[in-house]
This record gives sequence, structure tokens and C-alpha cells, in this order.
Amino acid sequence: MSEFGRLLGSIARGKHYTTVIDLCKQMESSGIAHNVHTFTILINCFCNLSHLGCAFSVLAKMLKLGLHPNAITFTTLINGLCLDGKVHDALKLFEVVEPTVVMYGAVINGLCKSGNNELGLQMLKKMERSGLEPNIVIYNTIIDGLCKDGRVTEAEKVIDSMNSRGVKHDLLTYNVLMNGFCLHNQMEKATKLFDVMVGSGYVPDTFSYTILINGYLNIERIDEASRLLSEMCNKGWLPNTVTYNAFIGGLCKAGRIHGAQEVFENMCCNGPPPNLNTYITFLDGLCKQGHLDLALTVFKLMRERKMNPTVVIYNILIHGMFNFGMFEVARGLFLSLFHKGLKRNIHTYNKMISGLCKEGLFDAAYQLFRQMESDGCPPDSWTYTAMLSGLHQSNDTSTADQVLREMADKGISAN
RNA sequence: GAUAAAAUUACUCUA
Repeated sequence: MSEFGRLLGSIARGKHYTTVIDLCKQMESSGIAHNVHTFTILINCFCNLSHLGCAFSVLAKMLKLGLHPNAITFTTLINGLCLDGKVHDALKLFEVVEPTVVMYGAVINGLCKSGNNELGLQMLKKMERSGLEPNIVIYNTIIDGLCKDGRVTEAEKVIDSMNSRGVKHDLLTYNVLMNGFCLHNQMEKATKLFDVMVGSGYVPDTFSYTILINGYLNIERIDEASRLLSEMCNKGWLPNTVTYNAFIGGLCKAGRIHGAQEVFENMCCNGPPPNLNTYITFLDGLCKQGHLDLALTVFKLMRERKMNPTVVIYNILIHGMFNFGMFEVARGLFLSLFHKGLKRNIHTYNKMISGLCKEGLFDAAYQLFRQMESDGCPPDSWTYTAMLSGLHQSNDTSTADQVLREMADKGISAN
């Protein structure tokens, strides 16, 4: 039985979540019983596929069988709730179970990732008071949240207090800090920190290099990014899909479409294989630079390579088409979302409405605006702004007033 | 009781 758990665990670690779920079904039908361990693995798989409902059904089944979920089960569920954006529910669950260090790690991560650094810091304090010692994972989580928020100085203070509590920083701490500098146009500081890190005996990994590479690419320093790429290769670190995706984005941004295409084609032929983000990055770059024909070719290629376009891919193309006057193509793409069974999101509608208004197609825009609610995408402040501007352009003051009232009723204010 | 299951870093669509 524990053999089975081990098997499931290793498959789950390889991220083959659906395989695990299938195996569990087979296991059940052949009468092999679950235990807390295998149930928890199953819950984690559902969480990682964002099938929270299924995850909680498994929990219910566990309870019905008289099995007691343990701290790991709860941590898994808390993490799943956070991944699904339900941080409040995660907190509620957290409050009714006996906390552990890892459980704190999961909620703090959920809080920091959802823009609640303050609550994350409060949790850290609460944890310290409760007698549980925060570990390096918890500190790195907080430091990352602060760095991404541009609060690198505060992050450095957290490092000091962490050190004085006897927790030593690690390679991740350096990577997180470097990324903080890179994201806020402080490449000199990032580079200096890289040198400090190497000088202290840490061996930079693929993350370290990709962080710096991406930083240089963001300021269009392709030369320096390429130099780092060779350096990392010489040191024996293989650039991965993320590293190349960063190059594709950076090259497109610098207008070097040909270079980006070369990187992309090389990935297709020699690996590492392009993933969804490769297509998102490349298509977005192509569309922003007005290379719509090539974008459509890549879009076709994507489907030939059995990579399923998502709504994000469609949004990018729709946006590109509107920007370069091909609004009929954009409308066609919008319609194919329905044919393909892909759910529209707020980006889709905001792009469509502002695009249609730009073309003077106010009625069409208004029609979409009115279908948003029933399509599960309630308009946000940006939708209202775009729609109102369209209504004003078409001198439809009565509709504009009505929309303004609705907006006020919903407590949404203009941008 | 565990040589099995849980939390942290890079690429990633709109004004």
C-alpha cells in the first residue's frame, strides 16, 4: 500500500497530475483502498489542475471513510485555495486547524502573491509570537513579495532580522533580491549583488542567470544578455525554455523580429521545446510590432504542433488586429472563441470594446458590453471608461448617463 | 513510527 503511495507521489512530482488521477480511479475500481497519504496526493493533483471542487470532494470522501486529514492535507488545500485566488477561504481554513511552519508558508505565500504583503508580514509576526520559528522558505517568500513591490530596502531589513534570528540567507534569497533590482531598473545593483553572491561562494544557477538576462533584455541590452547566456553555458548551466522565452520577448521589444524568430525556430528544432508562454511572448511581440502575417503563421504552427491556444493567445491576436486596423479579423477571432469553447475573460471584452469604439462601431461595442454580465465577465472600471468614451463620441448622452448610474450603483469609479 | 504526500526565485495578454 505504501508502495502505491510512493508510486503516485513520484508521478505527481513529475507533474503528471492527470495520470495520477487516472491511476487513482483504476485503483478504486480494482478495490485498492486509499489512505491519508494517497488521498492527499490526489487532492494536490486536483489543486494543481485548479479543480478545487474535485479536491474538496476528495476531502469529503476521506471524512466519510473516517480518515483524518492531517497537517499536510490541510496545507495542500490551503495552497490550492490560494492558487485559485481564494486567499480569504484559505485564511479561514488556516484559522481552524493546528498550524505548522509549512502551513504558515503556504498562507504567507498566498497573501504575498495576491498583493497582501502587509498581511503576510503580520502573519510572520504572529508566527514568531506563537513560538513557531520561521524558516528560510518563509523569509524568502516575504522578501520576494517586498522586492516585487519595489520595497527592496524593507526586504533588506527583513534579511537583517532574519540573520539575527539565526536564519541564514541562501541562493534563492540572492536570486529574489537580484530580480527585485532587475524589475525596477537597477541593473547596476543587480550585477553588483551577483558578484557579491559569487564572491561569497554561492554558485549562480539557471534562475540567477535568467533573472539577470531578463533584466538586461528589458532595457534592450541584448549584448549583455547574450554575454550572460554564453557565460552560463560555459559554466555548465543549460538555458531552459524560460531563458529563451525571455530572449524572444526582449528581441521583439527591441524590434529584432528576425532574431526572435531564429530563437523560436531553434527551439522548435533543437529544444528546449516552446511552451505556452513561448507562444504568448512571441505572438505578443509580433503583434505589438505589427507583424500580423507572421503572427498568424505562428498561430497556425502552434495548432499544428498540438499546442492548444488559450484565451490569452486570442486576446493578443485580437489586440494586434485592432491596433493595425484589421478589425474584421479581430471580430472573427472573437467569434471563434465561442466555437472553440474557450471562455472569454475581462481582457477579451475590454480589448473588443475599446477596439470597436476606436473604429466607430459603437453599437457593436455596446452590444458586447451588455452581454458581459451573462458571459461571466462583469465589466470593470476600464470597461466602463472605454464604453463611456464611445458613447460620448457617438453623442448618446442618455445611454451614457444610464451607464454612469449603473457604474455608481456598483461602486465603480472611473479611471 | 516513516527512505512516501504540502509552502519560497526567472519568461507569461488590455487601457
